[in-house]
Amino acid sequence: MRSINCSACILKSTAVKNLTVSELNILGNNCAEAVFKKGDIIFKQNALSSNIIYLRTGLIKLAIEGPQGTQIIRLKKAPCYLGLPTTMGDKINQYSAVALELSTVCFIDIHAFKELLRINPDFTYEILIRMYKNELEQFHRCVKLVQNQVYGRLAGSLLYLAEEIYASQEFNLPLSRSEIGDMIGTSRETVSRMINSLAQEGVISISGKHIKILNKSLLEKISQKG
Amino acid sequence: MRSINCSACILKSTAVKNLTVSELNILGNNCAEAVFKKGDIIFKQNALSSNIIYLRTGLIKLAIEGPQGTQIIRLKKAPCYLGLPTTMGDKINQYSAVALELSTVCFIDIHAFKELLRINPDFTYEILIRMYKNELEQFHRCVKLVQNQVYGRLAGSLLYLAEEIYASQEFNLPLSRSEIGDMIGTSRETVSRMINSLAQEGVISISGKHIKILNKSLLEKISQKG
DNA sequence: GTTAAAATATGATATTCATCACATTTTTAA
DNA sequence: TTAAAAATGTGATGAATATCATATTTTAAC
Repeated sequence: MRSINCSACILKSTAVKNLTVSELNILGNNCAEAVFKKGDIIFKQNALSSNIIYLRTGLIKLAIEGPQGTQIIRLKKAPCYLGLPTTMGDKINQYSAVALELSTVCFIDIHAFKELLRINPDFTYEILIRMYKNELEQFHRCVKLVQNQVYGRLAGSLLYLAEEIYASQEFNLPLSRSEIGDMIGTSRETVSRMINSLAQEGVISISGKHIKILNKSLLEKISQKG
Repeated sequence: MRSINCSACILKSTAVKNLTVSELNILGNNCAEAVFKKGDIIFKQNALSSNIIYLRTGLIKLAIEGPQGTQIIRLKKAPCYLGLPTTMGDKINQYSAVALELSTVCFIDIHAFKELLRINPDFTYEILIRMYKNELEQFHRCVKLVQNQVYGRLAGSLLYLAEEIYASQEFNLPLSRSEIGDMIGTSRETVSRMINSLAQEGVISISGKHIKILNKSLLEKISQKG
């Protein structure tokens, strides 16, 4: 594995900011960087893995093959770790990661990562806190998926993109209608219909992948009411 | 907080087994044990919390108030930690825990717990691994809930109870029809109908809360096919 | 043991949404 | 630039399941 200079990296994770110079050297000596274009598979479900994966720049989707096809379990935006759960608890990837835009990824050797966990409690604590927050977010996502109807789920996912991913009321959808369906558990036809329905109600305007939220409070109401 | 003797505890968590005698004393000096009867609330969503909660014996449900009423996000069987995600990342409980049978719980002061995380890497690593596994399990649960139809979800939850909770083909349901509905995202009427439907098909036999799985492989097929 | 309350069962009806079929538009590749 | 492939839009239909209504059974309280 090629050595890279993590000390000089200006896109360190919150956890890595706790590392000393020598610890950063351990990291840099066991780390490789790679760039992925939109659509590229970063790692694949059921493949063996021996790396922790850090998303340095970009946006990706995590997807699981379920009983009825693909389910997009979540989007992840840099900076964050992608492969923690898959590589630590289990050697086999339990899901796939696919780039939704040009993304930079660091592959960290799992033994080096474990060594850092062993020697730096602050680093470890940050990782733990991040995991806790993920678990909570996942609980809430799941509740919304199970309890809301499709119209509300769609509204919720558009709000999520606007708020969490793009921090803007206007953006280009990083997903096809079919992928949005895979994310909220419905068919591509229903996504089409409901996106156009939202546009007709004047809640959003849509043109191809370009979307603009016109009435955020109403969209929030739809997202909550179902 | 009363001091208890964690060294002598025969129901230690995998993580706690890594602690030294002096570390166990830190734990014991910052730990209180309590017993909860069936139906008792162990902690409540939106309440402030300053404890890590270890389920020593018993069975509980974790529930979130969603937009359309209560959602049971998961059952947890001793031995395990209940309060990790709620108390670490966030001071306010994001969900409630309710005893489904007589349960013993240890309340661990969060500062003592953090101190153990700081001083014992093996302890911390076990906690991390447990978190990773939880996240994966949660992903899979969520995919099944979103993709399967109610009949399959019900079959899945009955299998889960038989395999993971009771390790037996025959047991008493710890949940009412209505609670099962809250767990799989459907109405109590539909649960009633489908439980009886499974019984008519000869897949299970049911009498009140007492359930016996008669045709496990068919139940698994239903659980997978939806 | 009796009564009230809660849980469960079950039919009828309405709604949501998947699926199929096919048209149209957009993107990709040669 | 053109052809092929992929993505999207939209109507018709049917299946799954929520909801409402009401009866029955079980459990809890006094």
